[in-house]
Amino acid sequence: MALPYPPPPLAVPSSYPFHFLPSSSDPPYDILRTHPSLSLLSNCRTHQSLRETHAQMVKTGLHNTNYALSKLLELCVVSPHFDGLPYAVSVFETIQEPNLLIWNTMLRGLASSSDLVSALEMYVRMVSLGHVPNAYTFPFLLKSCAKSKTFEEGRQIHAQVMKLGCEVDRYVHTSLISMYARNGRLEDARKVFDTSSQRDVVSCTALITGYASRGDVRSARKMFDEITERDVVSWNAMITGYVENGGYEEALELFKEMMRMNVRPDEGTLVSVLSACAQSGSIELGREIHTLVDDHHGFGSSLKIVNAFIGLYSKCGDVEIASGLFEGLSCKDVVSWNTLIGGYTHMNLYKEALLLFQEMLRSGESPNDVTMLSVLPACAHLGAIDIGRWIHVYIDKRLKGVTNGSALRTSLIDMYAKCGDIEAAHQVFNSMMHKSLSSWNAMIFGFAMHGRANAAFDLFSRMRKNGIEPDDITLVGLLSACSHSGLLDLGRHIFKSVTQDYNITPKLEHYGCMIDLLGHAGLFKEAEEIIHMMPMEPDGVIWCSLLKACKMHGNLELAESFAQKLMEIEPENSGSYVLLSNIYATAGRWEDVARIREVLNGKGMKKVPGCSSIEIDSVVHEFIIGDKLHPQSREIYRMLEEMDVLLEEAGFVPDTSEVLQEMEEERKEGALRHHSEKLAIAFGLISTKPGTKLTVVKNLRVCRNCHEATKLISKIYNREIVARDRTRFHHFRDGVCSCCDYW
DNA sequence: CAACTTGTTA
Repeated sequence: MALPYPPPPLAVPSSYPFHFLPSSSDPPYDILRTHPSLSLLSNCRTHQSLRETHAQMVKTGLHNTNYALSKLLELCVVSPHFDGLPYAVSVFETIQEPNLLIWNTMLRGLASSSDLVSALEMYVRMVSLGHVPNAYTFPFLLKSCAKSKTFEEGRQIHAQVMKLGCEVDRYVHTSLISMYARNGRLEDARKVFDTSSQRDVVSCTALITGYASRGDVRSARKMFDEITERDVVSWNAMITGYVENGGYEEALELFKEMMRMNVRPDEGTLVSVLSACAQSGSIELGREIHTLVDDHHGFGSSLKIVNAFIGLYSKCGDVEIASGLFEGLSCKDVVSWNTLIGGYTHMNLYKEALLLFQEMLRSGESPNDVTMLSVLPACAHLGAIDIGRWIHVYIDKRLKGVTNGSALRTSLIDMYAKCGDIEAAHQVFNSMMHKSLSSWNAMIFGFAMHGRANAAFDLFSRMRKNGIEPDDITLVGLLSACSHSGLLDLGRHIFKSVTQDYNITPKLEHYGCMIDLLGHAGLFKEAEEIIHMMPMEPDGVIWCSLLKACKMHGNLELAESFAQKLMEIEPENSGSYVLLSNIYATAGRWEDVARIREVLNGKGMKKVPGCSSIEIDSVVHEFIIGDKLHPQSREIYRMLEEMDVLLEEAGFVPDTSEVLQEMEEERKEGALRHHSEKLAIAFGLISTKPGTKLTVVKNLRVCRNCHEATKLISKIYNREIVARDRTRFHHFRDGVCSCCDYW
């Protein structure tokens, strides 16, 4: 997976090759309107044909008329066939005296590109050149504000609207409502709504959307019921409103009611309903709609609907069909790419997601904020920090001022933290102007994961000083910080304050952290008291953490009962069997080990293989235990031998008790030596310059043995080694680990 | 010219 790094220089919009004479006044309108070159414009479906038609215009002198130019720009800006905005901008910059229509057209283009800063700059430029905005100007500008969720700018635009008396315009009025509604300012939206006696469907629909996105489905429904003449879009808005709030049943019910009332569904309806199916897992209804669409409505060629189907199948587990639909598209748009990438991420197919992302870049499609929001979690899971850094640079350069700036940065924090670079995560966090609660949470979790409980708590007090109320997730973050660092008393204190100080009902995760802390400390009684006290059933994670605690404290009896529970809840999870068998092995009870192994084999369950990966030069290399598949396998094993010699010289004695099977000591050592993380480290050592930090990601937890070995390796080779296991990070440096052997 | 489709943190 090689990405150009550092990212290629940004492509400057191709500069326009012609010189323009200052445009005086346009020739008579009738001549222009019927000019053959202009009728060619509407047939342009590609960038190339657009350029050709533009050349024609230059030949015939049309390029010196504002009328023809406005038509050209309009086409660039609204064409669904290609992204003509960069071309529009470069043409625009050459126009000597753009008229209001041209300014408005540019604003129209920028409004749909979700680049608020450019739109505002364009508006300021226009006004400072003495142009007076009209009723066509504001809807575009307000749409920009609505899309980028910037209420302050929106309010200033509102003031301008009032100054010019434009608020009586129907379109401006609706745009204002929509802007406030989309910013979550429903009271302001409602105020604007009430200033007019005209209750047109469009305004009502804007309010429905606003109420719904705030989670107030009841007000949305009330609004919906008040509309006397519903059109398709208002039905769609209500359906979408239900979908957004998890009311899939209601959404599908409303869809059926709509069909009964003979309202013909349009593209938007199907997209909303399919999204409801995708998110609720109603693959059956989705398939029905698929048949319906294919048979009657002739929507088969609609890109939006095909995209919706890709979303449906990829989220409901039929990735094959989804990618088939995707491949079958002759013309993919950015949403098609995003949907499938998001589907892969949703199905935990992270490698596929990254590969598709790279294919997207090669295809020339420009990723947007949504793309990055789907790709970054994949990087985070795989530890693909080079790609993550590339994306970071891309965001800073290309996605400046974009709608989801805060969400993007939060996702970056998470990516850096999970890829082992907690400093980079912290830097992103500190650079954020508007920190959302999610960004604070992501940072707290990052510190917790890295065993830096102090930093997590410092951050929490900083957050409180900033007047931000923590939510349930914040407190899970703090508790997990305690549990990763073994801070039992602090954990108890926080756990109490969840209900007492913050008035939050503890969820399973809060109990889980507390139980983990108690188990770790060997306080099994107290842990079991919590289990009895909590209002819900413990999940597999809780039993598993108790089982691990039993292993630490050598409590065989309890281990058996916890393992029993775990097997009841998650009979498919081979991990519980392996863990229990390891506990028996530690106690030397080999008959029990053999018995467990038989059960495992009998059920046809496979042990989840330990898998470690390391990213070298933007390529993620994966290793499984004893794996010889890597092209440089021979060098890797030679390195392993060298490492073992040096380890032995340093006095390292492998602890062989954790191996699943009972076998001769020598073979056991062999199996341990080839644990996947060691292969990854060996590969890292031979593939990087001396002194380079190595970062390894493992799907399971590190075993004691590898942990000890890695500590020594960091000293022997003078390398900082960062290892992420299933739950947390270990920073090995100079023979010690940041976890202080507590994990 | 406005209202309805892709998405992030635990």
